[in-house]
Parts: sequence; structure tokens; C-alpha cells
Amino acid sequence: MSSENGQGEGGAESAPPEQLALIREAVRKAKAPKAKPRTWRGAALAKELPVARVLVDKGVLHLDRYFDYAVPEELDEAAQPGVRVRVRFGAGGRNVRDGRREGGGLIDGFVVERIAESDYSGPLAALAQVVSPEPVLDPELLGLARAVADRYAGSLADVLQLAVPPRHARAEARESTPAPPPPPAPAPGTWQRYGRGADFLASLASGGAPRAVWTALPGPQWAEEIARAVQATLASGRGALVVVPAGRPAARVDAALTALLGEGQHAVLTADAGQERRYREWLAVRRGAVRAVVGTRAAMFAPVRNLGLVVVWDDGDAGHSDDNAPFPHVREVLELRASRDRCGFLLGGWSCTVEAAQLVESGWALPLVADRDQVRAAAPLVRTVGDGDLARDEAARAARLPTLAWQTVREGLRHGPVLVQVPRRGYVPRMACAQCRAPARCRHCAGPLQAQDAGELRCEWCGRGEPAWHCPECGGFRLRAQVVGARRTAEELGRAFPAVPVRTSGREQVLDTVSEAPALVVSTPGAEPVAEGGYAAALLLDGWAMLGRPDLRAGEDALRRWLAAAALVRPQGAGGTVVVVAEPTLRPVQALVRWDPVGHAVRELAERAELGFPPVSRMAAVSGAPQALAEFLAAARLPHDSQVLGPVPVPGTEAGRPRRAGGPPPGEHWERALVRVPPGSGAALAAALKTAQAARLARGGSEPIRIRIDPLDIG
DNA sequence: AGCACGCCGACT
DNA sequence: GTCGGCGTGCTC
Repeated sequence: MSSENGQGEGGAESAPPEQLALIREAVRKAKAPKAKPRTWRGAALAKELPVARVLVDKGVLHLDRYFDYAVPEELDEAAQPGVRVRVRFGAGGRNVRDGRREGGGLIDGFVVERIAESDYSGPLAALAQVVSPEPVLDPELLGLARAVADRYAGSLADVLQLAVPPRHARAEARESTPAPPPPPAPAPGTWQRYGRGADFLASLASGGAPRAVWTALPGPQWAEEIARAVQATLASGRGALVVVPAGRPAARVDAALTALLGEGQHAVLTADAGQERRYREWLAVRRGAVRAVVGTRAAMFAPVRNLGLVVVWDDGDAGHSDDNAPFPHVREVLELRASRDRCGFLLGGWSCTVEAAQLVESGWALPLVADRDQVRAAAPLVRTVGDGDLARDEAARAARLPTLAWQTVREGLRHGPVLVQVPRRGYVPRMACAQCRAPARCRHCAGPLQAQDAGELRCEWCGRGEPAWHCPECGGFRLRAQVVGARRTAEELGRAFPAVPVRTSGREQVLDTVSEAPALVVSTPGAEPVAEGGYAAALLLDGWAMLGRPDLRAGEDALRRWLAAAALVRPQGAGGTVVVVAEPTLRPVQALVRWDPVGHAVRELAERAELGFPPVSRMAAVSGAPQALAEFLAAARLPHDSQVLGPVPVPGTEAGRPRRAGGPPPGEHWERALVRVPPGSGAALAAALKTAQAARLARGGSEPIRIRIDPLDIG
């Protein structure tokens, strides 16, 4: 045996490192078979359960396990399960010679459990400090966080960062005033309009755990309907949690709850509240002083006592997807909570996502829908303007708005406010030749051309202006991108109707409500103000802009945004009219005309099942530098029924493109692979990816690999 | 991520 | 001999 390094000492010295480690381990085990909490200088320890199992608050995946610490006598009382602690952690001070251990930084953690004996064979370090005696991490929340971490191949510490708000000492010092007893069981109110609506409320009120996908009728009643479901749950002696996608709907539900339950019965947990207020409200919930919660996505983890109902409104809104690792989605987390806590589940919206349709199809939830007569009575009349109409429409070319749109606005303004939905910048699709539809590209770098507010063309990649575009394919010189920003549209409409005020609502300034007086209200999707008494008409000008996006959800998203705008318009019987500029043959457009979001989602679901697309199959996106990605995929022990698609270059890593959040570092070229598994193997896929990632990080893999379960933007 | 341990060459 | 390079592996 000729060994290259020729140490020649024989025995353990020349063994390969992994064997060495094994030998060392064996020696250590033999010396200290089971450690009683031996610590520095034999300082006095807690008499009962002297070991604290601690989750150290580091998001690193290979530290995603508990560490045992000795509990000094003076911390015995405070170091209860669930409290925040500080511990020494790190390789520092392996100086056991004089029986003292020091070094390693102080880091935060949570006591998960108190136990009699550690199974760690070595001297335990002691808890350095109990940050506060407030138990913030109870077993339910820990279990949920664990489940979410597994579901999304993330670390427990990362999830806890989302689930437990940062401590605020002043907020903690204040006592939470308990809510007065809740009002008695409610009447079903407008829930009568839905087939099984009254039954659903009755079940909640009597302590049941019904699960429903609710297709809300257009109009403003949805918030009150949610409040009634909450009220029914409170009447059963249980708590309720409502999660909405943004601050404005949160304010609506807040107002409805106050109107129905009075003050002090519920807490509002939104991100924009500021640390002290956030923690105060969260603590009131945790302490059981408040039993009902409405909030935005971070509230999905709210530690509501004796949870009886979880509600998610408008689950298709991107606001429900957390943008911190591991990117949990409100709908999925609340599904987990409903299953784990055996509580009621209500997923509602004017539209219907494919995932929601799947919950119904699998039998996990029941549909809560109104019959066609109710829908017809509540919905506005929807008319379309397609390509054919536009081509025949001379006026449209001159004025950039179809004749039908002008007529509808003119008529609507005689009876009240008119809503104009225009695309947001990010949703404007590539410009194309109006004649042959070839995409308009920059002549220098072939980047996509984009119209600026002032109307001139500019390359999205290199920024060069293009003053004299013509189509290289057919010689045409007209571009098909009449869609312009909100301001431009507002100016133009304002000139056409000089007697009418024009109001705009968009990202910079969002209007909450407008009066019933005639006005033009120009808004980007999601920022539409509510009109008192409803809009007389709405113009949806972003049709093909939204449908043109190269995204699996383009159709579903477009329909959702249209329905959200159209739901603010008066019923057809009261003259409410909607005009959508989009091809009437397209499935989402037809679904809008018939006001049939469920039918759309069901067909979409069937199609995705056939093509092996999510959510029927489960997918994960794995991205990183090409070599690192290849190594990762080779090393990962993926489930045998998984299929790797790609890798392909990550769109948007070309130089000069605006960087997207969570994307690669600037100037780096990344690739992305999609891993697909059939239904039922989702958990195995997440586990395999998590294991591979942990192994990689433990080996000190410096090149980052990003894993995202259920990626949102798969072309 | 830090940080110590340990196995290598260059030095007083 | 012993000081110090940085390559591996552990952190209760």
C-alpha cells in the first residue's frame, strides 16, 4: 500500500478523514456515554429539568435542529418553553482544560422544551440570558412553523422570523385588555344569497369545521360576509383569523368587524403598523385577550387561541405570497392550519384560482356559490371590443380608443362615476408590428422596444431611443401598443369630457373611495377606488396587455383583475356596463362576459392536469450559476418519479435588464431548472431538495443555490 | 458564517 | 524544534 502523503505512522493517523471522524466519535462516546448537564465550574443548575432544548435563530439550513443548553438555577423560573433566550453559539473557546467554555457569539433563540437529560455527549454550555419571560412560541405555532418549513424546503428559523414579530419591550410591559364577551350568534344576512351560505354559518356557530371555496357575488358585501363568518365562529367560543392581500381590504374587513362586533373584539395585524403597535396587537392575540384577527400575509401565523376559522380573501393576489425565504403562500399555510387545528376554512374572492378549484375537485372543500339568477342580478353587462372591431373602427385609430368605449363612457357619465382600468407599467407587453405582429426590437441590441409616457420609443435593455421604427418583416410602421400609462389616458379622456373631473389612482397615490357624482376614475389594477353606489360603467383597457404576458397565470390573472374592477360596477339592472378591450374568443374574456370564474378555473385545472402543470403536478424552481446548479442537481437524491426540466438561462440576467428581487447578483449569469413531480410526491421533493441544500451548505458550498417551491412565474 | 484544530513547509 | 500557512469540520 503506497500512500501518497506517506505519513507512515500507521494506525488512525493515516486513515482517511471520514474514518478519523468516526474513530474520534467512538472514543468520545466511550468516554462520555450520556452527559448529565456538566458545565463550567459546576455552577448550580436548575433542579428540575436542567436542560433546555433551544432553537438557535440562524436561518442556515444545516443548523436546522435543536441544541441543548444547561439551565442555570437563577434562570430556572424564567426559562420556560417558548421564551426568547440568548446563548453562546459557535466554535469559539473549545478550551475545556480548566472546565470553562467561552467564546462564540451570543445569538438569539427560543426554548423549545425543558428536559431532564440531553442526548448530546459533551459538556453543555449554559443559557446566557432569558430575554423575556413572555412565552412567544407555543407548541402549536412551533408545529405549524415546522410544517411550513418542510413544505417549502426552508429552515425553521426562517419561518419563525416571519411568524414571530420582533420583540418590543414597551409593548410587552403593557397589559393586554381582554375583549368583552362576544355578541350572540348572528343572522346569516347576505349569506342567504349563496346556496349553502346559511348552513356554513350555522356550522361555524355550532362548533363545526366546514371548509369552503366561496365565489363572492360582485358588490361591496364581501367584507360584511366575512365579518359574519367571524362572528359565527366567536359565538362558538373559538377564535377566527382573516388574511387579505393588502392594507385596503384589511381596512374594509376591519370596518365590517367593528360595525358587527363593536370595538375591542378584534386585532388588526398589518405590516405598515410599526414595530411597537405590531407587537402589541400580536401579543394581545397570543395572550388570548383578542380572539379575532384580520391582517395581511404575516398574520397567517397569528397565534389565535382555539382557532375555529381561517379565511383568505382573493388568494390569486400576489400579495399573498411572502417574499422572504422560504416564500410561503397564505392559502397553503392556512390550509395547513385548517388541517392541523381541525378548524373551518373559507377561501373567498370574486374570481377563482386554479388551486381553489382543485380544493373543490379533490373534495377537501365544498363550493359556496350563488345560483345563476343571483349572479345575473348582481353583475353588470359586459361587452367586448376585439381585433376585428378595432380594425373596422376608423375612429379608434385616430383617438386610440374604440367607439364603443367612448359611447359607454359618455352614457355612464350621465349617471355616475366611470372607472377606467389601465395597465401598470410592468404589465405592458412587448410592442409589436400592428400589421404582422412581429415584436418590435432594438436595432442595436435586439432588446424590446417600449413606449415612454411622452410617446417616443426606447429600448428596455440598452436605453437607446428609436425615433424611426419600421417593421423589418413587413415594412409596416405602425405599432400595436396603444396602451399607455394612466396619466396619458387620464389627460386624453379629460380633454374629451371637459366638464367632468378626472381622478387617478395608482401606485403613487391610491384613492380609497369616490363619490357617486359623475367623474372619470383612471386606475391601475388593484388600486381601484370603491364608488359609493357603484360605478355606472367601467372600461378595461388592459386586455391584451395582460393576456400577452408569457406566464402560466396570465389568463387567470387577467380575469381576476377584470372581475375585481367589474365587481365595483352597478348591476346590469341598474344600468351598469363594462367594456373590455380584448379578443372575445379568448377563454378569460368569455368567462368575464358570462361572469363564470369557477368554470374558467375548472377548465384551466383540467388543462394543467393534462399537461402536467402545477398545481396538479408540484414543481420546484432551482437556480444558480450553471456549474453550481449542475452539481446540485447531480448530488440531490430527487424522488424517482421526478422530472428535471432545463436548465435554461434565467430570463432577465442579460446585462442592462432591470434586476428582479430574489434574482441573481448583478452581472452574473444564472440558470434555472424546474423539477416536477406527480401529485402526492410534493413533500418528498421538498425533503430531497432541503437535504441536498443542507449537505451542500455544510460542505461550505459558497456558490448560492436558490430553491423555490411552487414558483409563481413559470412561463 | 465564524473559528479552532491539525497537518504541511520555512524559520530562529 | 516551533511558528504559522490555510484546508476541514463543528457549533449544545
